[in-house]
Amino acid sequence: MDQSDDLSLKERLKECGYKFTGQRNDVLDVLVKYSGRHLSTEDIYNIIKSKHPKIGIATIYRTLMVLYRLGLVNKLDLDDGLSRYELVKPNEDHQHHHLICSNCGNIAEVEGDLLESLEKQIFLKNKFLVKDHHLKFYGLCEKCRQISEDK
Amino acid sequence: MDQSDDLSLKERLKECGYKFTGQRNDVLDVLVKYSGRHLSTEDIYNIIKSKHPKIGIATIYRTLMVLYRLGLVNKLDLDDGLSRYELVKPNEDHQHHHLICSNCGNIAEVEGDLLESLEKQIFLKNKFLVKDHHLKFYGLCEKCRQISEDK
DNA sequence: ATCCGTGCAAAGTATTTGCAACCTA
DNA sequence: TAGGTTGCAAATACTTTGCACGGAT
Repeated sequence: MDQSDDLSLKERLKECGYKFTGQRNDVLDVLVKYSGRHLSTEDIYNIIKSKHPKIGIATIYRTLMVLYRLGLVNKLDLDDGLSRYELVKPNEDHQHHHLICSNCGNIAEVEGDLLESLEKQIFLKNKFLVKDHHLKFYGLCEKCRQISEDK
Repeated sequence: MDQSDDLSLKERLKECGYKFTGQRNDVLDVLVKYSGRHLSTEDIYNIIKSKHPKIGIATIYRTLMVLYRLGLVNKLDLDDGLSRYELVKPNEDHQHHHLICSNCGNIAEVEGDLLESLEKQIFLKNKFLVKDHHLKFYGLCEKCRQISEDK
């Protein structure tokens, strides 16, 4: 990991009255290293455990909660019974959307908001002020679509 | 409950090799009676239990899974650790969207798809064929917005 | 030195499963 | 009658919590 991440984590933690610890650093490291992936708590636990066998999974849960509160990670819920996490990209105001392949389980990302006009409509029609949204698309990725067409 | 529902449930079950039972009927009854609400498994269990104290919660879980497989109910995941269910409306091809108030927890529904052009874009850009989507909006409902503005 | 953070085990919560008795077709 | 369905309890799976020890500031 590079020092700027290190420093910003330390600072962000301090700002909010949290302490900087090796374990918190390790969790962020893993998320940086595997960015683009969507790791579950246990994935992260196992990766760190291979280097630091003494770490407990409760620490991972607690750390991810801290990082989430600091706005450093997003939580992704695929309705498969466990939570997955990913780094928040710099300058990301709204969460991006996810393309989940029903066949192979791969998760891709779509940039862009694309929901602004929809949210305006909702405000006018439903009097509901949208602050955030979660949008997941289920379907077939290119690879799986080709395979299913070949049959 | 009216007889047409009764008959269609019986038929739908038979079509797929399931048997028609009082318990399955009860679960659908509750969903019809409370349509517009988004009940958790335990909510449904408690409602039925007040009339039929012998019913077990495992039956509710199993029945909801059957109704889901038959396409009679939607599953709604609010990331609060439990699943909620609602009747599928007749002629509903895509699930509607949900407006979830972060303050009072109320869940409203938005009709309409409104994502077709977005899904076309995704197909062209990402080569991902969308089959379904889940869209949740978080924000403030009219009531809670007025209260927070008054402060 | 203070107090937060950690590891461990136990507890909690939602859901699933094994099984004998039961009921539908 | 045959085989799916039910209620019960035990088992699972993921997550949270209590507590004494350890580490950061």
